[in-house]
Amino acid sequence: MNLRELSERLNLSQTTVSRALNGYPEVNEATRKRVADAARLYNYRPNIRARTLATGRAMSIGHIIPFSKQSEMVNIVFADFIAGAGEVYSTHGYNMSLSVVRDEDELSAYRGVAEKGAVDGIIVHSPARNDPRIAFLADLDIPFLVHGRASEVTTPYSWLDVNNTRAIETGTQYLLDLGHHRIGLINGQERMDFAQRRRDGYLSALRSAGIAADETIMRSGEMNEPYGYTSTLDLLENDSPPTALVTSSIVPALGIRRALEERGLKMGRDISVLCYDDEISYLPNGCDAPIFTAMRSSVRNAGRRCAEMLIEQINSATPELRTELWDAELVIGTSTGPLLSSV
Amino acid sequence: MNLRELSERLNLSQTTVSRALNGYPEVNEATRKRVADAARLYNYRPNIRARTLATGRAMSIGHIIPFSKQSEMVNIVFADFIAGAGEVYSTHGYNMSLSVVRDEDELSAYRGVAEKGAVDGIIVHSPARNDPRIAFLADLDIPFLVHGRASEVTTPYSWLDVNNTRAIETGTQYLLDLGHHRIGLINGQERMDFAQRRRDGYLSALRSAGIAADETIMRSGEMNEPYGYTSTLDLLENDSPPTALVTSSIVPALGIRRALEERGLKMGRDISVLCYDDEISYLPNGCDAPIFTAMRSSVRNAGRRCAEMLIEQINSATPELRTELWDAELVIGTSTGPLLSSV
DNA sequence: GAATCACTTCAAAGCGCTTTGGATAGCAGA
DNA sequence: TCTGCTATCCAAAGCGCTTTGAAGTGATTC
Repeated sequence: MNLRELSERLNLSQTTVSRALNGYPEVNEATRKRVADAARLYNYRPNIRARTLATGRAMSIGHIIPFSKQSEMVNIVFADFIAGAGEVYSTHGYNMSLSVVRDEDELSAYRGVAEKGAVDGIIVHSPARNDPRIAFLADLDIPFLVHGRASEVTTPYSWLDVNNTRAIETGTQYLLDLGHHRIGLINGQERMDFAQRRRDGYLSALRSAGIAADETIMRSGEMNEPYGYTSTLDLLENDSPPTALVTSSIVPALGIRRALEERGLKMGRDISVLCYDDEISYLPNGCDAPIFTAMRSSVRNAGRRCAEMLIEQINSATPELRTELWDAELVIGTSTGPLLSSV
Repeated sequence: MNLRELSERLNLSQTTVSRALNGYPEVNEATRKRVADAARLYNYRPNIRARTLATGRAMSIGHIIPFSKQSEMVNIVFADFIAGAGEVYSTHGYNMSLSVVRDEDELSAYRGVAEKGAVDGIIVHSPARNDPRIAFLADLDIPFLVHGRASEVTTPYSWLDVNNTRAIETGTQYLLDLGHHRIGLINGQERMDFAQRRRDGYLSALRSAGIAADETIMRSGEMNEPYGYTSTLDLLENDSPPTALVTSSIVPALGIRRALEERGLKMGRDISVLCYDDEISYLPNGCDAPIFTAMRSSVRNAGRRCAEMLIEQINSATPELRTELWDAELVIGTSTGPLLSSV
């Protein structure tokens, strides 16, 4: 059943039927009701492809998920971000178009998705420090918004980011205040912008405390549980092992916890651990009280807000760019404690 | 630049240009080259909306992600499944259309997405035992495939599932063989089909060992880390605490580990833990050797295969249904060991 | 020289909607 | 009676592509 058939059965024009169904004012209420009843009766649903062609709007937002054959790893925060964004999309009548593309194909995938009408806007995930995607999308002249930032990119663009530098600076400072001066860093991959900024924050806190950075207790890598585990074991072998650790996510923190427990060290007493907590839904940081002392910011909320900002940008007549910088919140758990002189 | 403009510049018909670009044989090679060059020069990209309207194919697969306001939790395996499926889609020229919809809206979202042309097929996630979506989609007459099964549904449908019953039966049997006879179950939500089947497998193994099931050491709930933790603490308070635990995912298993370590119990010696391992990319079960003894099946591979099966079904002239039942593999880790008489 | 054929190319008809620019009718006001 | 207005409704023109059915061109065959 399409619009033409429906209008024929009703002895009305397609115009009137279309307007009746879409809530336009210039149609008699009695007619509207008649149309609505018939639409229900014949189980009529407008064809979305035709509608988007006619309106010029896809009502769809593209997300392109890079996927590298080597790592095979999905971004930890991806699912929760998507869930948050998806929620907002559905309340605004949008849906989400995901493309999982290999690293090397990513730019062409953007082109394919973006150039002509498949989506009305794009969200860029996990920007690297000098991310080529940003200039590329700006060229394509399609609204887009970056979750995170790309420090080395000069093209202006819309973004939402957490102040990663300040977050980790604050966290590191907290450990310094507890008396720790030998603090290890178990960071994400530092080609990623967020990881670089977190490293900056860590270094900055050390510097202002007059402590020289020591590369032998700093790690950078893909944030899974074994990475946290092996890095920790490794750091504990150091000639002068750290008394506190800072890590980029709750996932490696779980690995840290495993390593420490295996070595018989108690978190918060023998060694302090501070992590960044994205509030991943299935790995909450404890139920009532937090377990890990953490810098916390909800990635789900970030997804929600990114979606809102992008939709605003799409719908605004003058598409000025939007940026938003959030601060992570320090929450105190049981994984940190003052430096004991005995250690 | 659209097809008409491009064809005007080339002094060719739209037909010829379209055919040249889409690789049809009835076009002179010299012409084809001329068209291809011009397309590149003017940066021409076909409008996807128009194309899908004309061809009747959306080249897109829908995934509908239920989202309940209470739980806010994303399915643990979602990201990896999506990554696997997305890989296959992109090699076949499809993309993925995700809708995150509230539980109560889900059926209407299917209708909206499916009824008319937004997608060529649908993947159903996390089926419940008597899932209304299946009959609904069958009615809509659109190809769809269920990841998992719905025991109580009588409508025939395509699915790919792991033999959850056998998996957990095998796992439980392994614990029984180690001498355990007091085995707790920390299951997923049993309104979900997979959780129900796992419960069945657990019960079946106990039954064949002549052991009566004891509801006081069986739990069902949403699989996050604190759920594993609190359930374990709870089970340890039992008058006759279990000497072994079976759990539905590596995520609650992490909570179990935390609880046990907090109680000073060593996994594999004082208490045995067996989990189901979906091979989630950022929570691998150890690096080289497995940590948890587990029933293992890759959800990413499941995503890949579901995508393949659905695409086959979409493209086949006679859309017969496809089903596939996989077996999980028992891997032995360090989290299990023989029952010590002392405990 | 006419007929046949392969090879190219094209005009035009969709696909199913939205939206523009009237048309028509009824009614009040002049 | 005529005008102007409002409330309804409609015909037709897109949106930008694919695809059908046909036509033009040489070359080949009879």
